[in-house]
Amino acid sequence: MSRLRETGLDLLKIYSSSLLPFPRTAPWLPRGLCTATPTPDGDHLHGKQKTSAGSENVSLLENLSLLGVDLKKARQRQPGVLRKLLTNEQGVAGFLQAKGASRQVIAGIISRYPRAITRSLDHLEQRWALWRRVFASDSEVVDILHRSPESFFRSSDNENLEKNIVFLSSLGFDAKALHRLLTTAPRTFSNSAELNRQMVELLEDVGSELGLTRRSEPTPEGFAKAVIGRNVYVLIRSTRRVRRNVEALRASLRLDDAELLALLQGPGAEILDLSNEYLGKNFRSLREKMASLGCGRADVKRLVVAYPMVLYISSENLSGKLDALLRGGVSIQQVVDKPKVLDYSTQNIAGRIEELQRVGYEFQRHGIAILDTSRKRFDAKMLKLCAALPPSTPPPQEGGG
DNA sequence: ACAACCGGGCTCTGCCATTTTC
DNA sequence: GAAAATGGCAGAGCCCGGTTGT
Repeated sequence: MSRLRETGLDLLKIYSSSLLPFPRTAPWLPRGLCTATPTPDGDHLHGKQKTSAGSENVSLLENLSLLGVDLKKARQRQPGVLRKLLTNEQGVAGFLQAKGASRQVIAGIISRYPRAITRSLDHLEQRWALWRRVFASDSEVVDILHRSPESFFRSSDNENLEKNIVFLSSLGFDAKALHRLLTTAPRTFSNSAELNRQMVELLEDVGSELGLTRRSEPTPEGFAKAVIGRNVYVLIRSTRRVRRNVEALRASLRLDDAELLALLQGPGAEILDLSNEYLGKNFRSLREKMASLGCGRADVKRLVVAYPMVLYISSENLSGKLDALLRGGVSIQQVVDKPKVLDYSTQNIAGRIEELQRVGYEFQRHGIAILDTSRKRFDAKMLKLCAALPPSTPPPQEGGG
């Protein structure tokens, strides 16, 4: 069953709870890159008195400097670590180096999450092995650590980590989905398994409240999985936030159960992790903007249901996009009918409108679908439009001149 | 041939506050 | 009473193209 051998756990406990030295050395490091083993009575460490009340471990600071650690940053982040007498910077650095991390990456990791140097080698090896159950190579794990040292090091509970892997697998995520989940939101790993379970439970409850049952399609479990699959950030948000967003969407759009269900397990999942305030603010400003353009509640609902990501876009950005479209001769009703144009950047939209205007494209006659295509498809279309121009018309110039 | 539909890829940490542990 | 562990927060899009439908 458990891949964590008891002997390993016992050793971990011994190292973390006693003052035994960490056994391994990393030959490539300068000598003395581990704070000295304390003598049984703890006296005269590094020629100075026992650190008490706020004084830092000078030799530890020296070691960290040699590793290239940004002491200022480390001190600001976790000052207590710099006062510790027994640390394992040598072991940790050697371990990471053996996994393929460069000196700069290692320094960055320790600078941003100093507590990393309190982990024992046995602990690290266990934890690494658990991560490797999801990630195919050491370098993938190193990449994540480089990105987010905290995700790997914040918790020292390997048993909990294993529970998480088992739990997430049990939800029915295949290897690829699990990989995506943890690449994108590695903090999920260091959540307590209980916290992750609570979020899944919340989503299942929402599904049940919206009419799903054990025999429905999907089941509440399937619903929870769908939501998480569509928005992997959900698991690193609070249940309170997600619950409030669900309620806010239901209330502000006046959705019935079936509509809300479809929205949440579909594209609406993507906005569930927004902060409650941001979601509310964006909804209000969208409603106002739409109202100023003569659109009512029904139009807003249609737009949001078809394209919930509209609430993800900041109000300023969205305003700019809509203005660019309207200036170019697109009607707001066309945007409501084909909201995915809003997926593209303002710059992209404005640029395409300009190109189209040069060939006399009329949005009112031909629609705006052309704005919602990849660059390749758009260019192909442009070529045809140019070819169809009357010979007297000068060809459109490149580069917006 | 073209439009419409739809999902996928990229990617999200670094800090603060509170609770727990030692 | 400290450090460690843990929960929570703010921040804020864009683009591509395979497949299916007509």
